Amino acid sequence: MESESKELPELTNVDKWPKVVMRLAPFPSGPLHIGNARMAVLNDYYVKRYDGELILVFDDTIGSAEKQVETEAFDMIPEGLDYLGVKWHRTVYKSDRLNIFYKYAVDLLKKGEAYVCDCDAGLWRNEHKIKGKPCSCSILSVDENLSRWEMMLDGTYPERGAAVRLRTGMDNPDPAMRDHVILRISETEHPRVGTRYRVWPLLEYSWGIDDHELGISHIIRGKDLVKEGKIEQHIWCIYDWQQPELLYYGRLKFQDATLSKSKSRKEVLDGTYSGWDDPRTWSMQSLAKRGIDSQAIRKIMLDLGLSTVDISISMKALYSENRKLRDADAPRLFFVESPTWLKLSGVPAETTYAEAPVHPDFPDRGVRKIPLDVRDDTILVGIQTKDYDRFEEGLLFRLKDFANFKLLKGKSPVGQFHSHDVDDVRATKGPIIQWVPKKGSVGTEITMIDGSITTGFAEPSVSKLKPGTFFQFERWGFGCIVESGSPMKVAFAHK
RNA sequence: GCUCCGGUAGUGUAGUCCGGCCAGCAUGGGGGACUCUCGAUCCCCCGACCCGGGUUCAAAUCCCGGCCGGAGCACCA
Repeated sequence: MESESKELPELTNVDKWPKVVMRLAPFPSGPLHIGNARMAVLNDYYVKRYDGELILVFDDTIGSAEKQVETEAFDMIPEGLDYLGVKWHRTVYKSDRLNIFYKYAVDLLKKGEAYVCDCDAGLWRNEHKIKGKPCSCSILSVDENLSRWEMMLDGTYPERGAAVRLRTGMDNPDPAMRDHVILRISETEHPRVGTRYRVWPLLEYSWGIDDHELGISHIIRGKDLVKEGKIEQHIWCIYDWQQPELLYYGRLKFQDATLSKSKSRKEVLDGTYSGWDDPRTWSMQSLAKRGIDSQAIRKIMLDLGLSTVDISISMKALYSENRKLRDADAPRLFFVESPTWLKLSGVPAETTYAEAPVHPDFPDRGVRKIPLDVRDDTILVGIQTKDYDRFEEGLLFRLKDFANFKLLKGKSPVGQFHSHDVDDVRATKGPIIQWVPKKGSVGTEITMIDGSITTGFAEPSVSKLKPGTFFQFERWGFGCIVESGSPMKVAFAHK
């Protein structure tokens, strides 16, 4: 068992099952995003804890106009799970199981537990569901229902022309529980099975059958699915199946990010986002690209526990965890955003490079050399305009790990060499800032979290680092190299 | 409107079933030490039991009544 995070409560009735079997049921409309990670991590946690089995079930029923199956998701979701360290034992596609759902549909019709309703959906809602009055379809004979069922399958009924309703009771006090539709007609083409089927199950029905068929013992999911759970229980009761344990957690929102798969899908398709790994999608792919350690995500998700309250957390918590995990391994670098070029004069002629530690906490990792091209006692270096602007004329400041200079703002920005000793600048409480030499620095493009690009220059030693390297730009923030070269491309991680 | 769920510092969470150690932890904010970063590390501080009754020697915890918040009520998932 991984020693991650706090101890979550025990699962109930574990001993009543041969083993703990749980499932991940993402709808394949896009990659997993950070909100989906909670579902994946919680299920994975418990399966590992009880040495059980985890099944990845693509919930790829036909969906709707707003929720469409995205073919790429069949690959991107497993990729995201791998990143998260989620281990699953087998993969199942709902779209391969239509015959099972049909078999039970016929059986339910024969038992009188369901009926085929050809009422208009809107009319039924207003005249029957809200008022709690059954419609005339509900008193049909079994034979009539079966023949209507055939008409659904063979195309006699058009889309929305008829649907199968589960007889949960029109007198149920909960309006959500009144004779819900469990199968309906859709002629939308499915990316995996094409137009082979025109009758598709709804989530609650397919799971009512499949949770049993797949031997699921425990289900953990969002509380937006409690109604679906009740409908499942109704089905389990009809067949007298052992009831899986149901566990719900509340909605998770992020204060500093809006998560919407459908919006992301639109922006990715029309090119507003750079792809499914654009930081604005908050996909697992995008977080990996930024150098977020998946253990940080796991820790955050597990710390939330199984509370049913809706919560709103800040990404700062995630970043804090990531820093804890990765700071020690992140080499330090200088990066100057929109530089002001300073002409430094009086630089000792023998100066050829500056040395800065790779990591201040680990001197044994050595130093990075920053070459200095001194000509006629002068050299050109860049400092952040942001720094330059707030500095006053005559200020003694230090170029970190190099030397101290006195600032002379004039027609052109100039720095006059003062000394090498850090203590000189400490004595005057002067600022110590990062810098880059004009010669040899690498043009850098940083993709920020909002998708915008920040440009600047990174010190020459970055060219030795490989893509995928997680680093810290001193006084600036953490990031990950996406592409080396010029310009070098970097994904911003966090402060 | 109906059904269900829930309210602990700014945020998140532990404790609630089986009342009792100054309500713990993390994050955040503030301050200090250290470091040649605004990072890390170390120390200190700030800050909460929704409200009102009741039971009790003792209530975040049990009971009653309010108030507030959320989810569901699709031929979506």
